[in-house]
Amino acid sequence: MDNASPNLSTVSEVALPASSAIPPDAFRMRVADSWTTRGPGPQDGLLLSEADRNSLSRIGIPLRIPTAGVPIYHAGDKARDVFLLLEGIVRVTHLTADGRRQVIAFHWPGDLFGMQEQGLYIHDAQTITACLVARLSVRDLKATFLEHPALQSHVLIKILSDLRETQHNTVTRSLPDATIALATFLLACTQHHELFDASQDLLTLPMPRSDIADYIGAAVETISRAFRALEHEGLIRRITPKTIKVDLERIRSRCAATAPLSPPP
Amino acid sequence: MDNASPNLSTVSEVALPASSAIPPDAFRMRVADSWTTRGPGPQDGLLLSEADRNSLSRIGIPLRIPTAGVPIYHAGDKARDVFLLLEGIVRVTHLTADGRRQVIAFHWPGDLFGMQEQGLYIHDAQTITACLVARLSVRDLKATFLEHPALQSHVLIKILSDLRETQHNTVTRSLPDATIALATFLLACTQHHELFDASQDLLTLPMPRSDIADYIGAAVETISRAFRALEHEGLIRRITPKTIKVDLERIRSRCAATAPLSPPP
DNA sequence: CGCTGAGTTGACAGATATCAAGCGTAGTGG
DNA sequence: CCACTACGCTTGATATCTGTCAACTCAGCG
Repeated sequence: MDNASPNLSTVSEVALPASSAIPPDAFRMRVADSWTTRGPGPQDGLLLSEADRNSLSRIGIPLRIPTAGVPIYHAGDKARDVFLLLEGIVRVTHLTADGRRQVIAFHWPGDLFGMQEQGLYIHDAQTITACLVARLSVRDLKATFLEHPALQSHVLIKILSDLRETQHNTVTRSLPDATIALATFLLACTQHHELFDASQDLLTLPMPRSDIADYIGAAVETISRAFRALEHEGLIRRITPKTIKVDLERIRSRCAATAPLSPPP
Repeated sequence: MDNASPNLSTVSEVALPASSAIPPDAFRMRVADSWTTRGPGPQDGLLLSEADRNSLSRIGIPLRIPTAGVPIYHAGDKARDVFLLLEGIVRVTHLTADGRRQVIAFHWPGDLFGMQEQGLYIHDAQTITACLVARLSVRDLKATFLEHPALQSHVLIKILSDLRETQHNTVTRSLPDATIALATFLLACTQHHELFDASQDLLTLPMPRSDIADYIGAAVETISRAFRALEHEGLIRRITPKTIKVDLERIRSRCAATAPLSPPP
């Protein structure tokens, strides 16, 4: 519900295009099974072939963004590139005419972003943490698809995965109670080993409350109250606002009641 | 919010597999520009090449479903096929553990559906009207992709379009007032020439109120009240519950306030 | 003619958005 | 080094909207 933060800096100002190319091994593609495996392990990740990684390394221009809150592109900008996130976390948001903000997605290492329509970006993208991004020209990527059909298949599978995640989020957001919605969100966060220390059940949230609010579709105050409710129920303990000790089992059982799961095999 | 209707019949019982193959010209793929062109015309549609249409005609098994409310597949079923809708309207829904229902998407002629994860369908699909569906084995489709890379590109673009539509729906559903959400939904329906008679401004809604409710994420009663509100404001007139005279201009301006539009070029 | 189901309307309780204020931490400048 | 400030987060009070329960209308159908 917050407005966009004042754009103190743009990606072109703060980004440090590394002089050398990105090593092929840095490229990977995250594919999440949002619906079936809501289990413990973060066993996602789509292995790219060596040929695919080399292709991406050839056309990918490194973009290192050292700070949070840096816009990568804006809605309405001419869209010549898509981006493959290699390190860090990015949020994609959309502003409505009446000033409301919606977080469309959080992106993690291995995610593609840069959704466009008719040659224009339709959302805004900003860093949440320091990031390393591979900038891929759409023209080059299309050309690479022709030479390496397997890479195109991988991208297709990746987009399908994104569609599933978005659908999953749609179901989450329709939950009647913001508390459960938040619990579901936290559970999803524990799937990302960038955030979750499984040995201590410690979850580190990189994004501010307002991002969580705009992602779930609630007011910041509601999110805050939901945190308190979860803490009172003993499902979580707030060490700091961004560091949270979670009781995975109890969170899971709390979410099970309204889980959008298909019957397990 | 309704539960699934009792499955009086399954697709295997009522479908009439036409003896002959589907003529290649019947195949097309719908691609919608959800964000930029919220304009009048239904100028969507992705032309497939003759080779692509022939390929699809070769592997597509026709499925004619003469009635509404027939399940095509269920969540958890073994997923060997995807479906290309050629005629009619299909809804894809998801049931949560506590019995709530979410309409994930409505599908129109030219849409692909059959979302799967780890070899299982993750949603339910049912007909809303009589339908003609091309059943495509995933195995055959993958093989065809290798022979015809252009077809895979088209499918990739189609999935991107679906992702955009789902994101768009996410923004719509976050609207503060169900009345505006409904207006946005009706506006989207006027984009489908299957439903909208532009010469008389007459919109024919094929789906029951409960489907609209579960799509927008509101109760049936709320939808009913939203219809009344729109009628009192003079934006629509209900001829019958399913036949609605719409004032496109006024609906557009009503939606503009909260429209998730990027700045027009 | 009664039945059934979809759609509508009303009443009420409950959850959330909004407005407003207080709190804590981190960064800034003296 | 220590205030001071700014910002994110939290909490409280209140109005509003929505979900729920219930009743009613209407059309289609046996």
